[in-house]
Amino acid sequence: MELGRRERKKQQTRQAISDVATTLFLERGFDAVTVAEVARAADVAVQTVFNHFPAKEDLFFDEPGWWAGPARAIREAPPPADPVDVLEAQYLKETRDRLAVGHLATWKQFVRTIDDSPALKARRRLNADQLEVTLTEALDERSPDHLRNRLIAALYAAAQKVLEERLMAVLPDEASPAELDEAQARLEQAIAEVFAVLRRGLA
Amino acid sequence: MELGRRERKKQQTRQAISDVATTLFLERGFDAVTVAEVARAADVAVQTVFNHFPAKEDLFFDEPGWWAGPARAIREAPPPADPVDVLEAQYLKETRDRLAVGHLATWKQFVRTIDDSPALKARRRLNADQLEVTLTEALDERSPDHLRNRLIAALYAAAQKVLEERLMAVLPDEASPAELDEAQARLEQAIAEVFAVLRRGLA
DNA sequence: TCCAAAAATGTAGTGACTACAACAATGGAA
DNA sequence: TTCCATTGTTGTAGTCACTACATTTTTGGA
Repeated sequence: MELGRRERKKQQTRQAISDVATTLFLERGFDAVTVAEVARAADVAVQTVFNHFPAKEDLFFDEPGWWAGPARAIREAPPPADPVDVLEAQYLKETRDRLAVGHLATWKQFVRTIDDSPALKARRRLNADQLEVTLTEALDERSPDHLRNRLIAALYAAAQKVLEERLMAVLPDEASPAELDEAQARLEQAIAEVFAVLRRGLA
Repeated sequence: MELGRRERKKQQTRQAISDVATTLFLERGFDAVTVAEVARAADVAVQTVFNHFPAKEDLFFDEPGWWAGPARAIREAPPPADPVDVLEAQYLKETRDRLAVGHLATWKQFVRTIDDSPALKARRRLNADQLEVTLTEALDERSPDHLRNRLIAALYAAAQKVLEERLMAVLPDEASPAELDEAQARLEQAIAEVFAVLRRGLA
């Protein structure tokens, strides 16, 4: 889709605001930064911020798709595949992306910022809820047992929550490659255990 | 514990505010009622409302203890009991209380009010989160496998969420005793199925 | 009857967010 | 190039939840 100069400038403004906001939030914490400060730092009017982002939290959670991953994975998987297998593979892939070189520190910084802010934690719960809804819809497309599908989605969300806590607890901020490998192995062990519980339960 | 007249009057004020607020919220919806209106209706200053309740949502969720039930049940159960059995029995008991004569309509009204309000839904998610934390603590007291305990708590919360949706979907607002019995049977069937999944998975 | 603690009130302010009107930049048509 | 309609941006004014704090009222006890 061709974007005219007008639309390009709009996206540019939006991106500038989002970048400035993210920097400020990571530096000083979400709750300690006001929208007015973000606007001032981005050199736009407060109204302009709200023209692009419906709520302050959207300045932080500005990467769409995170929460759509599991539903997409289910839709793209061949019909005979077991949903739990698909979801485990999807989760494993996402986790490995996060642990890729250089990404880990950034990731932990993001999560720590969330954990420090009641507002961001609330938004994360909302996102997880919406993930459950979209995942349930995707599952409903391939199997008629709605209660079971709903349960699978809820169990996946529960697994994700537990494993993210585990990731934060197990992985050091910075580590030698050897330490990191060892921590990653322990984490993947936990992933396997948790998904084994789901698989056994749903068998 | 003896309460002097002073403390009694304080609790009386608190209760009056809570009652008035609940009535208004159920009548007109949580978001449509301002704290100032609640204060006016209860004939107190706005400040007085906030002296008793830290946030507007606390005016609605004013019954403490319902979210502490599972943790208490675990602590009171004899050590050899399977946690999932204890939690299922606890959940079944709570559910039957809700379905007791006359309680059903009230309960559905409460849930509908929550579902109509983004703020109340957010608070419900927060409550569920805190339930998971306290339940994990209770489980940690009787078993050293923290990851497993954390997982049990998360799975219980997932089950609770799915089953509450089910309850709202399956139970009519008002029904003849026969219809209600039939609906209750279907609901308890769903409860058994969901907890069977947890039990099998965690076996 | 008087005093000190505690409950209730009033005032002033902050910060997210909305409604709305005015303004400015832009793309296209004449 | 000029003009106009669209659209992104801005400024103003206001609402609402919530906080800080000083003041007043109530109350239990000496």
